[in-house]
Amino acid sequence: MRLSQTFLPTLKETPSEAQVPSHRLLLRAGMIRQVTSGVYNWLPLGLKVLKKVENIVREEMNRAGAQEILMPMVQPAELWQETGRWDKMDAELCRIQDRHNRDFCLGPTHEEVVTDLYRNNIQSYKQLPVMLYQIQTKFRDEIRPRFGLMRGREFMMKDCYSFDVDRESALESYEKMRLAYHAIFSRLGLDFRQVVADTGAIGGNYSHEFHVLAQTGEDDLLFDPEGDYAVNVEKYNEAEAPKAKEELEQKKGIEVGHIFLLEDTYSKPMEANVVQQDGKPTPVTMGCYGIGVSRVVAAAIEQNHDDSGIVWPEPMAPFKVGIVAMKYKNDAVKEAADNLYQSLQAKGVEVLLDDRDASPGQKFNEMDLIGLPWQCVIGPKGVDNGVFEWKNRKTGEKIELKAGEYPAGFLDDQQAKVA
RNA sequence: CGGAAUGUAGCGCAGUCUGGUAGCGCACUAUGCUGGGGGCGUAGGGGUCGCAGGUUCAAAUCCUGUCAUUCCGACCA
Repeated sequence: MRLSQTFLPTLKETPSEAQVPSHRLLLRAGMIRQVTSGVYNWLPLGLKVLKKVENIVREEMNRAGAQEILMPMVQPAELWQETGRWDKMDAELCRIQDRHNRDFCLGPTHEEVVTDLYRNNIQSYKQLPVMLYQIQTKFRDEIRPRFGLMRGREFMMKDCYSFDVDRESALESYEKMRLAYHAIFSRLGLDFRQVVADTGAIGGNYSHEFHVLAQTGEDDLLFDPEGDYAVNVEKYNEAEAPKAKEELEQKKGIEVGHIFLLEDTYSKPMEANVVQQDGKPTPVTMGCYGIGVSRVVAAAIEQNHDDSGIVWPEPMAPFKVGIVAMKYKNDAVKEAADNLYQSLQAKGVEVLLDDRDASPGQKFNEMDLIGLPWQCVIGPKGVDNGVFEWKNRKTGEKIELKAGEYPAGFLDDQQAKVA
């Protein structure tokens, strides 16, 4: 993509409403803009990152055997009345009426709708297990939206639901999802922890949270530096823990995923049954598995930034490399930059070319701000000597290479893509 | 919902206390220079001062109400 033709409104100064690094940098790097409290526009650069996360989530869900569907944002009150949540939930549930004064809500989650889908279409144990997921916009009228994408009212979520004949089988589905979550957050390049969690309002009795570690996290996590034990402080129980609180390490985390074994919490009141081998119907055993996709974007920034801007983990970066063309008006520079741009594109490398007539300082600062993993500086001096300067955004290391040469490892994952 | 703060140009802010008809930096437009860390000059454009009512000869400024945004708390996948 050519920067001169890209809608990328960067900000030199920080808007006063932004208090945390991710919010500040998402705004400054021209990735999002607020529409109203807790509701945001996604601009081209931000949307590219969101899609990267979505795609990794999608691939791992599919690999785990889940099937993608898409459910509506608008849901009828009747379904919510069946589970009692229409009355149980407070103003967080955004209620609306249609022209006939029928009650609806904007979906904050989809247990009711998916359970309804299940019961109308699946009857027998022979049809199970089934795992269905979607990546879709949710709306929760949070008491206090804050910190940009960290706690928005409208946000992007991956929600998956499993249906099994019994608890034993459901635990197998749960385990598949748990492993898929590890694969997802590992692939995204994030430092994360799985912790034993509270089940909260959703119900059920088996649950794990996935947290991205960052100083600005809202949750306190305790974990055993020498073992696997990890728990949310809220859930910590001296009796169940292998070690005393003082021996555990405490860090802040941002909750980006949560998995629950629901059992029959929803299937029972909604009469979503499965006919067993003996011919008798029993409530289907369910699980639900969420990932705050848009929150992952914010969490990644909270974990990966410096004074100059964002430092994207490569799997999430909107582009792999940015070409900083110094004095693009210079014919030799233009030719060299265009050649590199085209040859990288031909190799399947996602590349952003700064072909604007802007000062060097502006180009360098903005490139650092948007945080692409690699920068390649092409200037009159370098061109005269036949070299480009490559910079690694994360380490800051710079290396001069001839045209046609790339930093070690730069194309490693690309070969596979092209082949 | 309780507590607090802030609304003046796209962004960051001054001006409000002490009323006199709106200003600075960045950004933007034109143009010239510059060219390795948000560069310099010249000439420009842009604001019902959140909104409504009130006081006054006169309101960004004082009073009342209201809306919005943000922060702390409680709540929460």
